[in-house]
Amino acid sequence: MEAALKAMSDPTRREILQLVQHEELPAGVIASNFTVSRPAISQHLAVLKSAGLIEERRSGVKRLYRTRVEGMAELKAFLEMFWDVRLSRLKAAVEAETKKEESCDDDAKR
Amino acid sequence: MEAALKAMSDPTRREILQLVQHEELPAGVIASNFTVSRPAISQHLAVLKSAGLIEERRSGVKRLYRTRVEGMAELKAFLEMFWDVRLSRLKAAVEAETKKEESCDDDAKR
DNA sequence: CACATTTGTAAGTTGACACTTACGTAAGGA
DNA sequence: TCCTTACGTAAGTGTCAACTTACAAATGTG
Repeated sequence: MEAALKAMSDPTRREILQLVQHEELPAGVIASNFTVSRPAISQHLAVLKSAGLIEERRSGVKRLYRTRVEGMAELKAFLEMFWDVRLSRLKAAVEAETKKEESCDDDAKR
Repeated sequence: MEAALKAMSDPTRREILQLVQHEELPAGVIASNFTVSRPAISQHLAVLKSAGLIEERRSGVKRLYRTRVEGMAELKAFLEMFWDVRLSRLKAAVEAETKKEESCDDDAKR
C-alpha cells in the first residue's frame, strides 16, 4: 500500500497507468509515448509491478502490461478510508476490538 | 495537485494529516506524537501547508494547524477522475477545447 | 547457426528529500 | 529588561530515486 502510493506519486508512472488501463501494451510501445529512455520506462514498469498496480504477460519476445484492477481497487479503498478519519478511527477501534475478542473472552462479562 | 500527491506519499505526513483532521493542534503537540525531532515535523508541516493540505492559524506564541478540507477535496476529486481514464481523457479533451476557444478569440480578430 | 528484435539489468551520476544539530525569532510573563 | 516558551530556519549529512549509457538474455527469422 505504501509502495502503491509512492508509485503513484510519480507523474510518469501515472501516465503509464493511464496508458495501460484499458489496453494491454508492450513495453516498447509504452516507452514510445515518452521522451525519457526506454530503460527508464522499464524501471518504472518494474516499480509499478512490484507495487501491484500493473501485471505482466509474456507473448513471444514481447511483454504486455496492463493495469491490475485489484491493486488499483485496494489503493482506492485505502484512500477512501483516509478521507474521513472518523471512518479510519472506527476501523482502528473495530480492529482493536477484534484483537481483544481474540485474546480475551473476559469482555463478555462486562 | 502534484505537490499534494507527493506530500501524501510520506507516511509521517499522512499521520500528521490524520492527527489534525478533526482537531486543531499546535506544532509542539503534533511533534510529541512522533519519535523524529521537532524541526523535522516543522518541515513536514511546511510541506503539507504549501501543498494546500493543511492551514495554519497563530494564537499568541503558538501555531495551530488543521486539515484544509478544500485541499483534501481537490486531491480526492483528482484521484476520482483518475480512476476512470475515460473521464480523464474527456477532461483533457475539454481542456484542449477551452484552450482552442481562448486562442480562437484572437483568431477571430484576424 | 548467425542475426535482428525486444526487453531487462548493471553501473554510475545527479538531484531531491528526510533527518539531524545549532541558531534565530517572536510573544509573554517575572 | 531578562528569561522562558514555542516555534521556524540554516546548514550539513546520508539515503534514495530517476535518469543515463552500455551490456546481457531470451525469442523469433534467414
